[in-house]
Amino acid sequence: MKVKYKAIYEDMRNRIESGEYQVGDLIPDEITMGRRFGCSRMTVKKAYDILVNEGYIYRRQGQGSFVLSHSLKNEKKIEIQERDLTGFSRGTQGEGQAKLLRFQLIFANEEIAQHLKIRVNDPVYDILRVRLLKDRPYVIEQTYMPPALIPGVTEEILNGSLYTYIEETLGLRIGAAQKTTWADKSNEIDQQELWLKETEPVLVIEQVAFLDNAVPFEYSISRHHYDLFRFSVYSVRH
Amino acid sequence: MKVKYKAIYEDMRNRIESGEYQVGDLIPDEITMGRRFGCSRMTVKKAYDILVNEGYIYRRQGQGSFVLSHSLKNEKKIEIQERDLTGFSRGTQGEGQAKLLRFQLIFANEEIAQHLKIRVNDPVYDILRVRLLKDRPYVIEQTYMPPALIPGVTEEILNGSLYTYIEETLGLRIGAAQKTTWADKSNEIDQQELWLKETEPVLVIEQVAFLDNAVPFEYSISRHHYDLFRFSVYSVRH
DNA sequence: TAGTGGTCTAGACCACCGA
DNA sequence: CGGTGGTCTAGACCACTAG
Repeated sequence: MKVKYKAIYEDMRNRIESGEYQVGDLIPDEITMGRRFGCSRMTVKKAYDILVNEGYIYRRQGQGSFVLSHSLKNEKKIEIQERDLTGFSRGTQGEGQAKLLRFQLIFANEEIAQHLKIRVNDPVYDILRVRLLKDRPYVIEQTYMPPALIPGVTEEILNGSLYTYIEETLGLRIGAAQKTTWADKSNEIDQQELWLKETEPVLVIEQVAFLDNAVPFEYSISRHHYDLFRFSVYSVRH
Repeated sequence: MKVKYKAIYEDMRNRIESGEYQVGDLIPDEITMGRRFGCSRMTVKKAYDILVNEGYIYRRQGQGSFVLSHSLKNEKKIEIQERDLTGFSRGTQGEGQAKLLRFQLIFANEEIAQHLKIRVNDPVYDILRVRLLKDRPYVIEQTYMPPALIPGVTEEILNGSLYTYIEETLGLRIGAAQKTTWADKSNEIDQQELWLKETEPVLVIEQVAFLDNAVPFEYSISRHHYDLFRFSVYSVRH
């Protein structure tokens, strides 16, 4: 880690997650931390501000920086709990088993083209997977990606980590994601694949993921078993 | 606005939202903007970084800062679209009509006490509302708040903006919120109040909101008509 | 090469808090 | 009062991109 503020951020995050600092604990002030890492106050502040945004700590003038309740950053999920962007950083993506139902190239339709900002009939990967946890299916994941941006995807890569492939093998940097979620009645496929009764609903999450140059590279629609998935977000006022 | 970076942030956000800068447009670089506002580069950077986090712009070394697609920050909602924390900043909260079904004081049960970090049997407001849009109900909102923290709530305040009362009348600052969402089968009350059929589901959002000293002041559970509500989140990698 | 953003410094002044 | 974080400066050097 060549960047100082990220080193400080990672260090403190690890200490909080490992339990070295407990809920309510005061963590070192900026000047102390600056001496410890050999850097200025501003650099420590930048690191701490990320921790604030992610719900690890809160800070008060005149008092200090305190560790927040662990329930705010739900890395450890009770059932399956997806945290905002966790799919990227560390966690759920690739967790548990996955069953590949379909992997082919198709022509983009209007909707896909619009989300991926490509032309209608441009080629896209069409990937359909069911993810399992303890042999129970909990989500059907439909993914579209343009091979022009993400070349060389194989079944093998899909069974491993697609995001590792994109970042490490292709050397691309993932920047942001837009997720929209709603409830829906289950359809026949949902019922079959997720072991749902007709009356049981699904939680739908539509995601568009972007590279750090704002080019969309993935459009996906996930349909989750209503009782096996919860989606959490923590957000701080600016 | 006494703080410079917030002034720059507000100014640029308004210019983007008003359409003065279109999608893909290059906005002024840090040095130019610094001269315009009479401040240093770091101050401009701080303002622009908030815009990055909120999905208004993206920035690239060597190129500049560009306006992102408006669909990423869905302030203008197609149906009713709630953006992460929009309820606070500007928007949905208090939008449309609301029907107050119940407003009383009760003793906190285990669950409420846990979320609000108070003791079991401490008093809490018990508020039940149905929100309408164009005379159609779209959400049942159950809210619990401790009067010890938020005193003086009346029916009148509930019909206006509760958040304005908390921030402006009580002088408290709202800091953050934790939301968890999932799909659920509709129950009898849902069906009656939201005009749902038995087979139609709801989107549940559980929220704990915090003051800026990390004290929880509101615990709420909203049950939304599945077809009239979508919840969106935009998030940037750190 | 010129211009951009990314990081970082070593200060400064202020607001806020607790003792 | 001393210690904390919040803001801000006027520089600096570097990485990256375009022409």
